[in-house]
Amino acid sequence: MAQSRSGMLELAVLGLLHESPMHGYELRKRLAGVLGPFRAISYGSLYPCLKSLETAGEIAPTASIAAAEPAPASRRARIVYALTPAGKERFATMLSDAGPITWDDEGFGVRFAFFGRTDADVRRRILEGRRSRLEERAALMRASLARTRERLDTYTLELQRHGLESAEREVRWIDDLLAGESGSRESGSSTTQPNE
Amino acid sequence: MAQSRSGMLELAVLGLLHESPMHGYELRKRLAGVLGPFRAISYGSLYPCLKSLETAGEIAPTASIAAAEPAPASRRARIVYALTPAGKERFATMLSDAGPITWDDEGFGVRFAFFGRTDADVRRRILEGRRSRLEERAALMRASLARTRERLDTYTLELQRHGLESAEREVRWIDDLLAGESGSRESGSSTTQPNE
DNA sequence: GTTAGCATGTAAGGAGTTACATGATTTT
DNA sequence: AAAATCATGTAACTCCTTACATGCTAAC
Repeated sequence: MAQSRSGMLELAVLGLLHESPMHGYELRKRLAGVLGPFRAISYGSLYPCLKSLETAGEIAPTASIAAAEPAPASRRARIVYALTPAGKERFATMLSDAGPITWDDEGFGVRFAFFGRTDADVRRRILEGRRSRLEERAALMRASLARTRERLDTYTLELQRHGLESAEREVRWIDDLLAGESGSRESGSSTTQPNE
Repeated sequence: MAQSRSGMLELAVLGLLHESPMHGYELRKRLAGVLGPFRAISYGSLYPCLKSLETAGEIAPTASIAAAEPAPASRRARIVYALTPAGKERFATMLSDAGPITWDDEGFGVRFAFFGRTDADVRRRILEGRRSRLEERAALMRASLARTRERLDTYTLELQRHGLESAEREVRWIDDLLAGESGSRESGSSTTQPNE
């Protein structure tokens, strides 16, 4: 029905609004922290996405008349959105299915950003999925490096060497995280830590 | 004039055809090696790009009647493209201007893949540009880690720690490359190594 | 003779960007 | 009152993908 629905932006928006209601302008700034310090989203992407989420009934504008506001009187219109029950449900659903988009660099980063609210077993699945994806990459690069006789100049070789090392390092990092997961058992959904 | 002209795909195609004439199907396979082992381009992107390069007069189909062919008689049509003089010029131009797109992950990888044919001074500029881009990132992440009191949960913290480490490692890698560049002075354009 | 792999293409659409248009509020 | 910053939005365009349509050759 709605227009620009899919992918990571939607998940990121729902995730941030899950923490607290916000308007678009602020959302964009916070989004940079979720999608990576670099890689900020543009308003031309964000506002249509908000519209579409509103149409879908997953978020709704609040009058912003709430308490806890330091009484800034009235700036401009400033539409503060909050998650609806349907939106909360959808966020939970998205968090619990560890789809294949979850393994790539972009997707993993976003999913990881909301690990605090993700169930321990889903966390495991995502980490393991990411791990095997990295192993795949590493295997490809190892194979490519093995048949060195291929006319690979020094630079291509160096790039692959560095790429392989990076992948191997990330695998070890994930292994550490997985080890940590086994150690302290926290659900993440029930044991929500204070977040504001 | 033409339709899908710009960006890395075009550069990658010109670069590969600079090595030897090829048809689209094979080009796609080799492209995977340039854009990264993962991240293969689709035909829906590649063929329109070839058409547009042909229209622009930068590549031209050859009859494929050349020697060196193991005489596979005639498969299907199979359009073998080669760089025209204009195409060679354009490739050289693209290689020599170290535009800002060159610094991001994607662009750097492609540019790096053709370092063998890039002039030493342009190589330096690209490496230094990439380096400062990475330092920027690292600085952002260091700053974010410094104000740890921010409600960052364990996972976000871990992600930033790992990200910072990766960036720092790549900086060191680039420093090594730059050191190597100072050591052995090769032009890359004139001292073309055997490539087929 | 049918399946598998080589080979070329097109149409529709998804996910994002830039550039523009608008307007309120705060600071200088 | 001008400039900066906060704030929302739209239109056009880019670059890429998926899904489809076509056809040729080799192997089973």
